[in-house]
Amino acid sequence: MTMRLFLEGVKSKVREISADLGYPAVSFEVTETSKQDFGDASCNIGFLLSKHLKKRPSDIAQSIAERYKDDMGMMVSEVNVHPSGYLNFVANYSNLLKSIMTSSQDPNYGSFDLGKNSPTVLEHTSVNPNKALHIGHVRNIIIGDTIGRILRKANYDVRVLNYVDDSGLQVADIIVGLLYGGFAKEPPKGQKFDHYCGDMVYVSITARYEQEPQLAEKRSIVLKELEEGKSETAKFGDEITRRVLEEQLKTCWRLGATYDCLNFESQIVRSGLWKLVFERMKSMGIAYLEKEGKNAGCWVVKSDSEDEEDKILVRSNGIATYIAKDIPYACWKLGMLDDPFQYRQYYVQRDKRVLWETTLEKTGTKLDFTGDRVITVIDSRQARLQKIITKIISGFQSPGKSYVHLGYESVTLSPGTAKTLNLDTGGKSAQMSGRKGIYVNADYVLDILGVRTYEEAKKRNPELDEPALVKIAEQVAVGALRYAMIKQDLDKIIMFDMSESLSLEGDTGPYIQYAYARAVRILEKAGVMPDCDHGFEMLSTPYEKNLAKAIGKFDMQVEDSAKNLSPKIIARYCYELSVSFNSFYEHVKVLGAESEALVTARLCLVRSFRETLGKALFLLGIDAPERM
RNA sequence: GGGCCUGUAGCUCAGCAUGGAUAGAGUGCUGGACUUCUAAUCCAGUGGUCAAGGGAUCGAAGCCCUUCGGGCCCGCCA
Repeated sequence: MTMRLFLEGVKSKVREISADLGYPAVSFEVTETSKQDFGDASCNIGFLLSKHLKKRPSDIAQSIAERYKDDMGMMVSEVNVHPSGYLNFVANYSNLLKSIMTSSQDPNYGSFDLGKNSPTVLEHTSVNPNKALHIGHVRNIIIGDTIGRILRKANYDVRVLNYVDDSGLQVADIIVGLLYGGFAKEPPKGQKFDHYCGDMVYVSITARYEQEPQLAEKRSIVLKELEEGKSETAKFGDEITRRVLEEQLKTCWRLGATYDCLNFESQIVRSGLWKLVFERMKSMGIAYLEKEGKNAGCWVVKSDSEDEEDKILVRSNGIATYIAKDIPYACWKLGMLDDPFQYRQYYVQRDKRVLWETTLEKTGTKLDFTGDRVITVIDSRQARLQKIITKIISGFQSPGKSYVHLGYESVTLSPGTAKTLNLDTGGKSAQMSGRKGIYVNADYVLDILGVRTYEEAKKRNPELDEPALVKIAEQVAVGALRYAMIKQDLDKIIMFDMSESLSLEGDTGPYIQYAYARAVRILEKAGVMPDCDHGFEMLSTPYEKNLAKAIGKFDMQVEDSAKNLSPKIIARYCYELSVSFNSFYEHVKVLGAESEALVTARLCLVRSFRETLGKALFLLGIDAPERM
C-alpha cells in the first residue's frame, strides 16, 4: 500500500458508499490534501453531488463520512468533514508506513507499467557536426535523455537516436574553411576539435562570405560534392564530421546521456528512401506538381488554409528540399519502410549500452530501431515544420503509428553573460547563434562549474584524495547543470546566466545530491543495517510521516511524467523528497534516538529515502554522490 | 497579415490538462540555529490587483471571449 494504493483504496470505498446511499455516479477524485492540517487525502465528491442532490457539499460529505466510520478498513484512521465541503482522511500510519517501507525496498520500486513494453523511438541531440555543443544544445540533450530514462521506467521499449546531419550547409562551411579558407586542419594544441571547428572556422568563414565571393562559390560546390558523396572532398568531409561528432559525443557522455543509434543523413539521402516515399506521395495525391504561379514546376504539399503557404518538396530544378530528407526519415523511424540499413557497433557507452551506427554496406548486423510511436525532441522554433511532417505522415494512414514533436523553448543568454561575449543587448536577453559566435559552450560551463564544485568539496572533505574530489566535483557540476535545464517547464525560455548558474544553493541539483550524501553518511556510521520489517509505528513525528509519504509517491510521479512527457515532474519530485529529508535531518536524531528500536526504525526510513532518491535521480541522469 | 508560446511576490519559477479549502517554492532582504548523523542545511519574518476587462459557474490563477505587453515562426535556406 503505497500512496497510490492508499488513495485508490479510499476512492473505491467512497464510490461504494456513495452508490449504497443511492447517489448518482460522478467522476470524483481522491487526492493528496493541499495542506497538512487537512489530513492525508481529500475527496471532492460533495461538490460534484451537490448539483444533483440539491444539498450542501458538506452535508453530502457528512453522510458519506458517517458510513465510512463504520468500517475504516486497513488504511484510514480518521474521516473528517471540512466546513468547505471536502471529505478528508487521515491515514492509518502504522499500516501506510509499513507498506511504503516494504515496497521501497524493491529494486524496481517506482516502475509503472504504462508502456506495456511498446517500441518507442526517441530522437534527440541531432546537432550539426560542425561545432561544439553549446548551452542551448544541452537543453535538448537533457530533455531527451531524461524523457528516455522516464519512459524506460514506465516500461516503454525505448530506442534513442541521434541524427547526424553530415551533408548540409553548415558542414560545407567548415570544409570550405579547412580547404580554402586558410585554416589549419589541426586545432591549436589543447583545443578540442569541435571547439576549433565551431569557434574558429565556422564563425569566421561565415563572416567572410560577403567580402570574399570566391569562398561563397566554393561553398555551393562543396555542398554538392558532399551530397553526391563520391569525391575526395566528400571523403574529407566524412573524416571531419566524424571527428567533430566524436568530440560532441564526449560532451554528451560527460553529461550522462547515451544513445542507441547514430543515423547519418548522408546515408538516408543515398539509401534511395526518398524516391520510394515520393512515389507513394504522388500516387496518394499528397505531393502535387504545381503548374502555375510562383511555385510553377515544383512538387508541393498543398496547405489547407489560405493563410499558409504551400510547402515545396522538390524545387523546379528537380532538387529535393531538406524536408524531403525528413519525410523518409520519419517513415523509417515509424517502421513504415523496408530498412535499407545494416548496423555497425560504434562504441560501448559507460552505462554498457552499445551505440550503433547506420551503414549502407552489407557488412553490418540487421537490427530494429523503429517504433510505433516516434518522439522527436526539437526546439519549438521548428514547430511549423514538424507540424507539416506530422500531417504528411498521418496522410499515409498507418494505424497505430504516431509521430510526436516534443518542442521546447530555447535557451537565451542573460544581458550580463552576453556582455562577456562583447555583446551589448541593451538590457535584453540574447538569442544564441552558432554562426555569429553568440553562445556559451557546454564544456566551458561544465569546466567552470567543476572548479567551483571542486573548491567546495575540498573545503568540506579535506581528507579525501585528489581523484575522489575530482569525481565529486564533476558529479555535482553535471548535476547542477542537468537540474537547471530540466526543472522548469518545456515551454518556458531559460535565460542562462553564467554567474547565477554557479549558485549551488536552494532549488538546485547540488541541494538534492547533498541530501543524498547526508543519508549515506548516517547509514555508513550506523554500520550494520538492521532488518526492516516492523516497528514503523514508532515513526510518529510529522517529519518522519512527511518523508515516508514522499517516498510513497514515486510511482505516481513516474506515471504522471511519462504520460505527459514532462521531465520536470521528476525534478520537482526529487526536490520535494530532499526537502522532506533535510527537514527530518535537522529535527530528528537517527543515531542518537532514545531507544534501539527507534534507531532501527529511523535507519530503515533513511535507507528507503536513499534508495528512492537514488532511483529518482537516476531518471534525471544525475549521479548520487556518497559524499560531497 | 497569419500561426505557436508566454504574462502569478523585487527576480526566477510551481500550481492551469482534470475549477473547490487561507495562491506556494527558490532567490533577495531581515533575524535566528554549527563542541551534535556534513550549515551545499534548517527555522522565522518580509514580500501578491494571479497582465487588464468581460462571460458562463454556487465557486475561477485555472474554462470561454476581447484587449494589452513579451518571445518565436511563416525561403525554390537547413
